[in-house]
Amino acid sequence: MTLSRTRSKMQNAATVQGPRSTRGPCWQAGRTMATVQELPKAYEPSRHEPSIYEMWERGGYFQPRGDPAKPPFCIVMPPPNVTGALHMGHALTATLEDTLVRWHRMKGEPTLWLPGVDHAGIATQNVVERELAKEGLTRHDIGREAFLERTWQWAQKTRATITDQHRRLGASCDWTRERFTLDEGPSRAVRTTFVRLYHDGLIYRGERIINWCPRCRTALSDLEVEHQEHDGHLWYVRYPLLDDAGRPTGEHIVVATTRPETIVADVAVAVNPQVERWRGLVGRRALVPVVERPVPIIADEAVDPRFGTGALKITPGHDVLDFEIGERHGLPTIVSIGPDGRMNEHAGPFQGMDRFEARQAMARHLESQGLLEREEPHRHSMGHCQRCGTIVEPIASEQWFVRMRPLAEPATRVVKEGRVRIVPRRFARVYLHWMENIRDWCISRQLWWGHRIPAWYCRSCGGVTVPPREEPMRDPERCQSCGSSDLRQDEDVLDTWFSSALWPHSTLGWPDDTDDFRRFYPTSVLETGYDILFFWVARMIMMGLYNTGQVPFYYVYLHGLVRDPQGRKMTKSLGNVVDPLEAIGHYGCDALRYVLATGAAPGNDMRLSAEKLEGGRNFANKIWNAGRFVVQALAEHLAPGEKVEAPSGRRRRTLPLEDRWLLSRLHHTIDRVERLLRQFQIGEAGKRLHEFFWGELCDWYLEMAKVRLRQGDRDVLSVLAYALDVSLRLLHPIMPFVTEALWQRLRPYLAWAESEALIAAPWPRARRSWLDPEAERQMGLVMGVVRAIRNLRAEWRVEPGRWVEAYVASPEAAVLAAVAPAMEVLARARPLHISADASSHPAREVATAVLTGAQVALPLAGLVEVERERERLLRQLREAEAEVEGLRQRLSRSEFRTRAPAAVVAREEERLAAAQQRLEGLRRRLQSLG
RNA sequence: GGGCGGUUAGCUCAGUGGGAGAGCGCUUGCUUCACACGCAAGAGGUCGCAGGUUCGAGUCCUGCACCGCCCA
Repeated sequence: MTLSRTRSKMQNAATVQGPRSTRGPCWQAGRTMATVQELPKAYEPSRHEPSIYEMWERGGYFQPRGDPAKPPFCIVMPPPNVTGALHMGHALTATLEDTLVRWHRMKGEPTLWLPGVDHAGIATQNVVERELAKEGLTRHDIGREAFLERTWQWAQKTRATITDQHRRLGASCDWTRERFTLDEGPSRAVRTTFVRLYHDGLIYRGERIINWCPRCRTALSDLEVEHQEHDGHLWYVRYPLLDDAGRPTGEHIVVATTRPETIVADVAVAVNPQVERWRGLVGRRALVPVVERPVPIIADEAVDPRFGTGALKITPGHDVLDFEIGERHGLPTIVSIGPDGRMNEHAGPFQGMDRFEARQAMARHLESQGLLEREEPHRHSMGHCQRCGTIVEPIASEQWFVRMRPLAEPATRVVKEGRVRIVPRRFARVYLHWMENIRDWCISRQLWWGHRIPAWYCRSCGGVTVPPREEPMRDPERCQSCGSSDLRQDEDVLDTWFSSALWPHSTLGWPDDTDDFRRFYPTSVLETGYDILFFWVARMIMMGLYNTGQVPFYYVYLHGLVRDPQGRKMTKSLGNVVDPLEAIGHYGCDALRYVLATGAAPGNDMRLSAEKLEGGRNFANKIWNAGRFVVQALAEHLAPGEKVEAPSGRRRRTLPLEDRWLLSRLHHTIDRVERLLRQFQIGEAGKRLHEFFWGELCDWYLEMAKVRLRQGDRDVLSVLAYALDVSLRLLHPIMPFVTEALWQRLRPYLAWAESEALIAAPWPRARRSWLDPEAERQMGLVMGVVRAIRNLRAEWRVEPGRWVEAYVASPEAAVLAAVAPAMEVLARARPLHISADASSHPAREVATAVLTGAQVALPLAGLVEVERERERLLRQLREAEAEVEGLRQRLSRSEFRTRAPAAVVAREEERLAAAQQRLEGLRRRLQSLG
């Protein structure tokens, strides 16, 4: 994705505007209140963002404060990997979490957003190994200690980058509580957990088929393997049958395999007992080709009778199903592929070959021996290492596992019972399905970077010793089986996700009983991408319950993926990754945040594009300019040091129509935004605010306010300042910078400003008393008339600057008359004749509009053509007729009248009356045209 | 094979059983004293298809098609 679209525009703008001012914000020492001349016409994010963030951080606003009586609000940040820098997914996470956190903070709740980073075992080790490779070194060349030293250095560097990025994103997290998974505290939590699980019999060591990545040279959990379809082959191989004496009979049993290279590790041939063709062979023996191993032919229900020939070669060393069959039948396990993916000493002539080379070699060999019956193309799915893409090798291996069933049970219950709520809800089903089919978790990794497994092996007796439950941190000195002191610790480390699973409690101090833990655990919300629901969320719930007996969080809010404009995933290989900082540089942080926040419904993916970012920037600029206008008005019309009072609810009835309308719309918006945020509908809340701010406050109220200001009406300042203040508060969680920048300039004029900074200003509360349906209805009429006049002007091509005379007839003439000065300016119609009926309207050379509740006539001598006017009105007449007809039909049906709610019926009746009124008006008007 | 999501304006997407919406794009006009990152006026829709429930369906149910994702 390129950002060039805007880049060129911005360059143009820069050449026109000249060099930017370097003046700092108004609250810096030694500066008085900013005057309007200092506010540039266009919002320049980079001028404000760093100093505002610094002001917040220095002010201590990111640390929990608020009313101690209120329940705290806490989010533990999903820790980004120390592999490198943040990407758009992190920016989305930060935006959504910061929005929730700022919102709750403004509500006065003690709020903690706890940041942290993850050591990301395999990923980080891979990155550092690549760095080493540039110097021609491997980790083995420099040794474990030196390698870890280098990796720590790497992590220090990337942590600084990540922290800086979060600051640039405006993240209001408490940096004083930042955690790293390898810190002393979280590490102690890891070890304590391992030890307890071990003593509870929930961690065990055993031989199982695991996923082996020959490139990363480590075992992987099932989740770390991604399945992809590949075109391969199905080889039909003849295994010679043996007689009782072990001699070939000349007959064969034919097995189909996609992996002939593993034939060397075959220990049986299995058939499904249902398959007629082979049934008679069960109990006999066959000869494995190449290695010439006699193996039994066994019957097992697990063999798919529809696959291949219904006979299966059994390779317990390299296949999960075969391993299970092998266990059932007491078969030996042979592993023929080494850690590097090359065939080992069990592979006979293929020893030393890469496994894929060996596959071809084996196929050729079988063919030359006449043992290959046929070969057909076959599409099948293969596992790939999530980190490096290498095809993983299922290998029987001794590893550490967590027994999941006992942990899954309570974790299933808390979601079913709603003690943990997953948003959007559909993911709860995905979660439960996974929990109900859970398998044991392979947690050991053959890596260096991570938490070392706290298990010691005895060189004398081979026994395993794990520290005692009471003292998990004490390394054992003696073997618990034989008492020998000749112990060595397990070389391996734990799966990174093991430590991640403890994150909500380990970061708050567990296993110690700390103030933070008691105050903030369980946390309020866990916000993350749906792609790590199993990896992380599910495991946190299991381990949180196991370790603390409590759920780790009450809500799980899942967001989608950020994609490129074509809907593709952003990946380095596609080169379509957008660096959040680049986007911020071009469009500003608030623009990026607005786009990310409003870009998708919860749980849905979004496409990010330059066009959308432009839209976000434009909105930030709109806010800036509206704010600039209000601040300018306050500066001009108030005496030095004078402040405005908020509009008084008691005097609501005395306020002009547009004030009552705007305040009603504002309080509707507060209410709606509050409700949406409670439902985690952050995007909808953002759009709602956009609609109100741009479409109502700016397009109508500000324009009407200008007229009043010109008339010297100072009363308008109160609503203006109040509406801006409340709008900035509502917008602040999503767009913190532009709102804070403006609020700092607005605050000196507000008699009601409670705090030093917007970040800590109280969240607005919707008040029913400000809702005014009548004002909204009346203002609807006003806007309709203005729009009608504008439409007529455009329709008949009145020059834009020209003032035209206009006639408006309405039963609510008094309402219109009260706002006539504003209407005149908005419609550029003067004089504006307002009367109760249209009898006084001129009839000739007039353009007319008939709307519900008003008729408009514009005398446009020389512009109006009677025929076109007639056509126009006829078109509208037909529309009105259709509407009336439709409504009449609906209302005439007795089922509708009896079964639909009374309010719906009443509304339809009103609608019919309005349409009829309009229809009548159009008819009269057409008549008068002759 | 099982499950989930999507299909709404040219594009990207909201949409809570009751008059089809937004942003971008498009057309026309405008340097109007907050904003051309703007203002005003407009065009543009069989809400994937077929049934069903309902007084009433973009919305609920069933089936189908296509696209995508997850699990196996």
